[in-house]
Amino acid sequence: MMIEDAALRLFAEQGYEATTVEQIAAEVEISTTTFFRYFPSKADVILCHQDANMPQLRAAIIAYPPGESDLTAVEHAIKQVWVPNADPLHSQRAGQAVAASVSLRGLYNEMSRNWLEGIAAALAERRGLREPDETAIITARVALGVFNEAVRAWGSKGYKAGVGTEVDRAFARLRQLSAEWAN
Amino acid sequence: MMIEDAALRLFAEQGYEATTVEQIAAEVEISTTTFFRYFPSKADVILCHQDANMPQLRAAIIAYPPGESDLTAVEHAIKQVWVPNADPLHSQRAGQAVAASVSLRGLYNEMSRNWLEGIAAALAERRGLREPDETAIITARVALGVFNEAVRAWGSKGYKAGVGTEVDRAFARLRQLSAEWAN
DNA sequence: CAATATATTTGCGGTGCCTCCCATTTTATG
DNA sequence: CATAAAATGGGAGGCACCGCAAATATATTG
Repeated sequence: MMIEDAALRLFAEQGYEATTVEQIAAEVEISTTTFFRYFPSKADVILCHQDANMPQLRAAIIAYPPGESDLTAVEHAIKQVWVPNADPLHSQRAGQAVAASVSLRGLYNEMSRNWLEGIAAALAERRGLREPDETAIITARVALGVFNEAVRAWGSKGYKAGVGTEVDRAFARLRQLSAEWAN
Repeated sequence: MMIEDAALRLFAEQGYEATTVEQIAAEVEISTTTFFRYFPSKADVILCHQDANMPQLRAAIIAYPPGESDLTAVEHAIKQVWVPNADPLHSQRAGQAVAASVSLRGLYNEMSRNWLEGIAAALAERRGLREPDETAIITARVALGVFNEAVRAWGSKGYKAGVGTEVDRAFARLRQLSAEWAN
């Protein structure tokens, strides 16, 4: 979409907060009214992208063989669905913008919350539950936390190489720590 | 503070979004300008509270005997510092408001991020590191996730009884799951 | 007590995000 | 070509928030 491209470019050039909706609209020669018809908010230009992966992610979790642990199911789903779809350039721009803007972080975390609920629900479904129990929720929270750390680490290395490596490392570290935590 | 009381009351009565700063200011007979002198933003009326616990939390983590695991140190610090200071009424009002408002959730998560960094830094310091390594960050993420789940569970039970019980349960569940995850 | 220095508070204008409504243009359809 | 449907634009307005300069209260002196 043209609006998205122009917006991301302006954000990269002059920062997210410093870019007004009016500027973005002018760049694509539309009115601000039309802008808000396509994106519910300025922040959504950056973030609405991510939600697209949720259905596949859910499906991958549900379809994962029930013999394995919940955590493994989530890890596998992320590697199968999210990792291949991750675009370094877009991730970098979005990552920078999110890091620099409070309100963007707000929306980003809002999205994470949706993921949390989606993952927890998928885990529940995988085990034949109506709604997520404590185990599902905690697993989802931990998995998401580890995943976020992997993305952060990826970013701190300049978004080079694949995210897959970072995801692998983060989950491996979690499993290693788990041995310490288990009672 | 009077402003805070009036604001929380209005939020509870008519919702967070539906309450304007002007109303709050009028209630305490000050101007909106003065309101923003005391609180950097409308959302901060609800959230600025929590940050007060951070220094003690950090101290408790650092002081915890190094023989125990990082996770235990965080768990103990939360139970020692946060749990006794938790006010059910305030938690309930704040919880409701946060659940109902996107922008409040934004600020709330922003706060969580500060906690994450604070806890990770404290864990690093406890082990004599300059800055947090992957282990510290992942532990902090997991611990915060579990803690948030405990607070959520507390809320879903009407903020009755102590949070302590919920915190205990959530961490116990994590340790149980850890046995499954360990490789 | 009076005069002066110092905070604190206030009003006001302005910006930016975002919403609602209605008129107008464009596009698709028969 | 006419008619319906969809996309667009403009304008008014609300709210959070900022910056500034005036006004008010408070404290400190002579």
